Amino acid sequence: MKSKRKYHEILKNENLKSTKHRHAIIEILDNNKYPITADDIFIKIKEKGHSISLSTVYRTLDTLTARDIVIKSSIADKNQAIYELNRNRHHHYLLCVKCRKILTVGNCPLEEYEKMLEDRFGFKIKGHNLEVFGYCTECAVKENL
Amino acid sequence: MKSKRKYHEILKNENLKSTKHRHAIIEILDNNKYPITADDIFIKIKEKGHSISLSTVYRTLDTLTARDIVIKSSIADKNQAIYELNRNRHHHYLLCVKCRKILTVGNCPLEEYEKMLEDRFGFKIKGHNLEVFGYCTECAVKENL
DNA sequence: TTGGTTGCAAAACGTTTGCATGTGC
DNA sequence: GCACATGCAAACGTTTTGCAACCAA
Repeated sequence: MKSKRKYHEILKNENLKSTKHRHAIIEILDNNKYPITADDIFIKIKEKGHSISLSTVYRTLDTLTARDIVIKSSIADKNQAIYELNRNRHHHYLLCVKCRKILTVGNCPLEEYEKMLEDRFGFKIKGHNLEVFGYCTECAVKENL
Repeated sequence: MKSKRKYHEILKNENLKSTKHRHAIIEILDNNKYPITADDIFIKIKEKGHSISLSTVYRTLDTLTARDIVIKSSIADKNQAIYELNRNRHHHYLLCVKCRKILTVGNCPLEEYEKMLEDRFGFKIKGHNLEVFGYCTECAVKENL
């Protein structure tokens, strides 16, 4: 199985042991287009008929986040963290406020803006988060927008 | 006292009763350049020697957020909400990752980007959140950056 | 073998809620 | 007076942690 080897590599590169839970979690993140919560991951693993503890999910996500394998974020006024695989591409979220779908979009318009902020505020800028929200095509139709 | 009347107006316009707690909370938000947590507000009120319940702070913030008097948001991987007065200007956050200072900056470079997203993804865009993070001048000096 | 990983239960944390009491209008 | 605002304590949902058992290397 190709991806199994891939996950093993990812872990080995960071001196982390290869365990079935870690593989399962990375696999789920890898197969998910959208960022998901720890609980989503927990449920998906249970659905596959495997047993795991929620604290293992959290601990694994923490470990992977600390090594930049996973990106942890949170959305606007929701107080629940979401996780996604760090695919080393800079991207942003596009959120549907109705159906809660989360798209990830690749373009970034902010380089110049960051330069301006560095000049103006004397900040040494390391990165940014951007979420754009609105209605997706389907929901816009349903809402007559 | 001028600002007292101002806070009274704000509340009256939304058919909300003027109470000393609501005034206190709005005043704190008004005097704060940076967004703060519910607990920060709670502590500040206590420090002034007044008594208040934390749940009142939360309830008031919810009420004010529902009327767009206050803006509720959350930052990256922190799972705690922050609140600020809605000054009806579009703005973004500039965060220092070291000292945790949060500046609010007024310029927005995203109008064209949003148009592009609407075209490309068929989204009907309603708004966005942007946080830029890095080291503020003082911390950049301390860290030799 | 051994140190990192896991499960479990309990704790911690931010936030919300039910209910009785208090207060602005 | 009445509807709404508040305090308190308890409930809630998410996340973290202590400890003993387990397992990859």
